[in-house]
Order: sequence, then C-alpha cells, then structure tokens
Amino acid sequence: VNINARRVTLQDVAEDARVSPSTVSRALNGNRRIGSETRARVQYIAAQLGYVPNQAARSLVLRATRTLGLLVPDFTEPIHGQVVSGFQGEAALQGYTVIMANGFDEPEREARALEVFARHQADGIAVLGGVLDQRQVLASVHPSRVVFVDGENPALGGGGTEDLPLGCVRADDGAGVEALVAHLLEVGRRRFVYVAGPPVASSSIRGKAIVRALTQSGADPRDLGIYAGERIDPASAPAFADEVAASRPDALLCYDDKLALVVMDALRARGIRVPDDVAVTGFDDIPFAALSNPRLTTVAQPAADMGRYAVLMLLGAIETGVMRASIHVPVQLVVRESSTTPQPAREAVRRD
Amino acid sequence: VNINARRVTLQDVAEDARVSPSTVSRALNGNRRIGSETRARVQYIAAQLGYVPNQAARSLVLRATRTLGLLVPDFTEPIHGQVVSGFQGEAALQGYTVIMANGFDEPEREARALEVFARHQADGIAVLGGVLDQRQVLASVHPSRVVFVDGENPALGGGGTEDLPLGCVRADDGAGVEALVAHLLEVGRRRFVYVAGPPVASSSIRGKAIVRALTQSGADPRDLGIYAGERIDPASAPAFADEVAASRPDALLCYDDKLALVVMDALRARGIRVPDDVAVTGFDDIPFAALSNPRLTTVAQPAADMGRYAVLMLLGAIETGVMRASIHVPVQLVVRESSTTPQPAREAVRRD
DNA sequence: CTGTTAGCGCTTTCAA
DNA sequence: TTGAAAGCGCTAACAG
Repeated sequence: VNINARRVTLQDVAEDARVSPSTVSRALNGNRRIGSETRARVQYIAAQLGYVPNQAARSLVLRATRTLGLLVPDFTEPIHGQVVSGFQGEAALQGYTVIMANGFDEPEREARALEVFARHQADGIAVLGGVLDQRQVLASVHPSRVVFVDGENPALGGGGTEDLPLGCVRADDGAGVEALVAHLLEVGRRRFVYVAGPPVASSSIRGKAIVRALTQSGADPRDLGIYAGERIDPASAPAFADEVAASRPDALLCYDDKLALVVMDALRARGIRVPDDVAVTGFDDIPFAALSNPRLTTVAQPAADMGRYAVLMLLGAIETGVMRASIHVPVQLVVRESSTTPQPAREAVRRD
Repeated sequence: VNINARRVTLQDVAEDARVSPSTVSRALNGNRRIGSETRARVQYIAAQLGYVPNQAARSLVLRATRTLGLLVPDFTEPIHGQVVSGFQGEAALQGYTVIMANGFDEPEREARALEVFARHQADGIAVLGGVLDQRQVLASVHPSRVVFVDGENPALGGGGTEDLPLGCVRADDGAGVEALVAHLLEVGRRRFVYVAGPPVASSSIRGKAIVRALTQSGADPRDLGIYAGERIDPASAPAFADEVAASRPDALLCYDDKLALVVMDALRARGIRVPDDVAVTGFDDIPFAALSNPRLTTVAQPAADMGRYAVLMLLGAIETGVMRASIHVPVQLVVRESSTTPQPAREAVRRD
C-alpha cells in the first residue's frame, strides 16, 4: 500500500507466481475459472508483495470507475456534513469511491465541478442543496446519472407535485411543517412569520407549505408574515429585531436551525424573550439545536439517511438504467423550549 | 460532458480534424510544438464535439493522477467541514481532485480508506484529526506524501518540540491557550478545570498547554482540575453539573466549542450561571460559538486555511520530493460573554 | 511542425 | 484450467 515508489503491478505478481497475468487477474477477482490451489497461491503472493490494483487501469478497460461525484455547495453547513457522511458511508459500503467538489454557490464553479466528474468518469453524481441551475446540470449529465438531494425537482417548473423519472431525495417538508404549525396553534400561537432563507428550493418549499398548513388548519394565511431572513447578519440584526418588536408576531418559523439561532441571538440582543414574547422554530435538528438556550424546537431531518438514499438511487439507476423518481423521507417534529410557553399550556400533551 | 453514453475520445477528435492523435493531445495540453492555426482548429473541434479527456487513461500513462485523498474522521464536526472546504477549494484551484473517505473513528475503516487512496493512486493524502494510529498510516504511505492536520507529529512520541520532516498542520494551540489563560486570570478567575475531549492529539496538547500557561503565569498548576468531558452526554450531564457545583471551579476550559456548548447546557439545567458562577471557554470558534447564550469565549482556529496549507504542503512535497516539516498557524482569542464578569472587571482592556 | 510507434496496468476473448 | 494477444484512451519519445 505504498503510495509512491514504483508500485507493484499485476505483472510483478504474475512473474513471482510463475503464472500469466490473466491468471492473477482471475485469482484476484473471484473468477471461478481457476484452480483453487492456484488461486490461493496467487492471492498469498499478491498479499505478500503488497499488491494494490491500479484503479485507473481497471477503469480504463472496464469502462466503469465505481466512483460517485458529490457536489456540495457548502461543507460548512452542519446539515450538509451529515448528508456527506451518509453518502460517503454508503458509497464505501457498496465499494464506491466518492470524489467531491465544492460549489461555493457559484454556477461557474459548479460547472467546473461537473466537468471534473466527467473527466473522472464518475458513474453517478449527486447534487446537494438548491443549486442555482439544476437545468444546467441536466444539460450536461444524463438524467439517469444524477440525483438531487434537497433540491427541487426541476421538471416541476417550481413546486407542484413531482412525477418525472428524475432522481430527487427530499425530506417530507410538507408533513414537517404541518406538525410544526399544528403544535404552534396548539400552544396558542396565532401570528406567524416565516423567516425565509437563501433562494434555494428548500426555503421556498417550506414557505409554501406553511401557507398551506395554515389554510388547512382553518387559520387565516394572511396572518403569515414573511421576512427575508437571509439578509440577517450582525449588522442588520437590530433592524430585524426592531421589526419583530414592532409587528409583534408570536411565532417565528425559520428556514433552518442556523437561521433560527441567529434570530434568537438578535432577539436576545433586543430584549425580546423566547418563547415568552415569541416562539422560534427551526428546521433540520442539527446538534446545536438541542444545545441552544432556550433549546430549539425544530423539524428533524434524517440527513445522513438522505445521503444514503442518494447513493442507493444512483446505484439502482446504474444497474437498471432508469432512475427511480423522487423519494420523500419522513421527518419528525422535535418540541423543545423555544416554542413552549413557560406556564404549561392547557393541553400541551406533546411528547418530545 | 455527457456522463454515460459512449464518450467522445481523443481519437474521435483526431479523425474529425484529420490529424493524428498526438497532434490533438498537443493542441489540448498547451504543448508548444504545434502550429497555432492547427491548435485553434483542433481546440474548436474538440469543444464542438464536447470532448472531455479521460482521466483514467491520462493517469495511467502520466503516472500521476492529480488526485488528493482526504481522510476525515467525522464530517459532522463543523470544524472539520471548514477544513474540508479549504482543502477542497485549494485543491481545485491547483487542478487537483479530492477523493474523500470517512474514518468514523474506526482504525479498520481508516485502513480501508488508505487502501482506496492507494488504488486510486492518490498523489498525496491528508489525514484530519487525531487519528487513532498515525504510525499505521506512515507504515503504508510514504512520509513525503501525507500531511496530518490537527494531529500530533508522531515522530515526537507524544508532545515535545517537533522537528521531523513530517507534514503536520496545527493551529498554534500553545499561544491560544496562553492568551486564554491570561484573559481568565485578568478577569479574576483562579480555579480552573480543563474539560478534556476525546483521546485525540488536540485534546491532550491543549491540556498540557494549560498546565504550562498556568505555571508560567505564576499560578499554581495544582489549581487545575481535569474532567473527562468526552463522557458528558445527556445521561451523565447532571452528574457533571453536580461535580461542578460541588468543587466550585470558576473557569471551565473546554476542549472545543461543541463540548463547551454541551457543558453550558448541563450547567443551565443545574441552575449554575455562566459566567456569573463559572466562566466557560471553548476552542475553534465555530459559527455557533457566536450564537450561544451566553456567547462563547473561544480561541479561533483558521480551519479553512489549515486545509489550504495541507494542500500546499502536499503539492510542495510532490514537486520537490521532500515534505516540509510541521507548520503552526496563528490563532486568535475571541472574548465573548461566557467569560466576562457581568460587572466590568477592573482592567478588562481586551479588545475582541 | 506533425505522424508513427510503443506502451501505462489491467481485463478479456479466444485457443490450447 | 491456463496462456497469448489485443486493446481501453491517452502521452511521449523518436523520426521525418
């Protein structure tokens, strides 16, 4: 397993074992057309010599690399880390290697990443997050070789039902939002504000789901305010807090946990109490959601599983030639302090 | 850039352009031994045909893959995400692809990861975090092809000065700890406890640095308590808090930010106030350190830069054949609420 | 300046 | 059951 130096080749093993290269190949690849004692001997010698097959040579002749490409917009997001972890883990389990690229939220970088995947002949590609232009991806990669994780199915033209044979792994945000809204209504909240995130699919999907959930609950969706949360930074935070103080919503549904934490920080700086004055909720259930003060109510996403499913879908498509359509993984409401009224609510019978 | 289908080869381009394959190769690789009009024509045709070079074939003949392996113990750690991001970004900038593997803190997985890197003929390897057995890595990979990020230089036999020609990127924890201790002493803290992390290099290095800093400050290092923080989980948290309540330290220096947040959560559950009753500090300055309540005092590590340096060291070694020895990147003390006494301390003239 | 030739390390027909 | 031969797609001498 020495990485540089002259690597020992299959040739070397063959000579050492006094057999032909083809025999070595067969012995090492579980080909049954070979004598069992020869196989054992060859395997032994190969191990002895520290032989490691050259993947490049292998890929060249096999016309398959057992390599998966993973395009991540931002490794810094905890939730992305979880997806990456699941993706990598499952890929390894299936004997695949993953090469990764960072999109940095720039279409140009993204394009270059796709080219890298192509050069390396990746057998499949996963694209994480609401990438800027999914159509661009589809233009250069065969649909049966991509799966979008947490992206919107581009076939929809923006948010209807999904039915195209296009790989897409999403959490069931609709269900999550319903549970969230039901919980908030149950604890007596009425004036909601959706603090939206950056312009990615997830953010708009969640926003729309809130409107729907509110309507279905018989609440007046006009009670829902929208705030462009992506603009909240240390500089603009006070302005945001002021706006909350002025409009007095009693529940802030944030695009994701990170944003929720930023929001809570801004509110605290302004002296607005959570959950007393206003409830705050997030999305994802990153590890820090359980550690904030107050602890954050959120909708847990099985992020690692989503990464795993992405791999499974890709491998399925590689095998069968067709990509199974979108899949929705279940989410779970996690009620914590940030949405529970300090005085036990009348019927707060919700188990965490 | 189509990913499956029969890819267009250099051969195809050659035929289309009515030149030999070598000419195409030269035209596309910036070889100067070629007529400029021929080059232009070939490049045009290649682009027209959507030609993408086959990296496997290229690597095979060039005996270099322009690929770097990155072994990460846990993608879920925010700090790892930052390192990965910097690593990937710099690698891409330099025309390298990175293949990644997840160690999951298991030596066996780690070994398999190294083998994957070898199969793919990675030109260099970076190992992140205090891996269980760095010696194992060195046994199978040439020293000039690895760099350990955040690991301990294994040549030291555990923590002296470092001088071996062995790639190692570390933050200057010593300086960070000194600043941290100085700050805590300045705000009147005296009874310190180091809440240690998992058994990785960083944790022990920081622990030792604290003892040293305490001694140098003329404080009695015997005032330093040690607590095995890695054992703190939701179940054991109360016990930990009880212990703090009993022994009454006035400063808890935690291995890293995440642990510090866990600690603060445990203390809050027990009614111990931070920083009033006890100061809490972290290490890393992950994004959430600035969002906690109270906001966390910590030592910022330029994690992304560390990833970048790792790439640079690797490329340097690939070019020159020798790995430059360890490098220490500077850190910065970030003072926030969790260590500042509510009443302004007498001489708290520390700028954040 | 351009073409010809010979592999890089591996798998796989096709014979023996 | 094993070996010989051909070739995956590309680059790098070496001629011309």
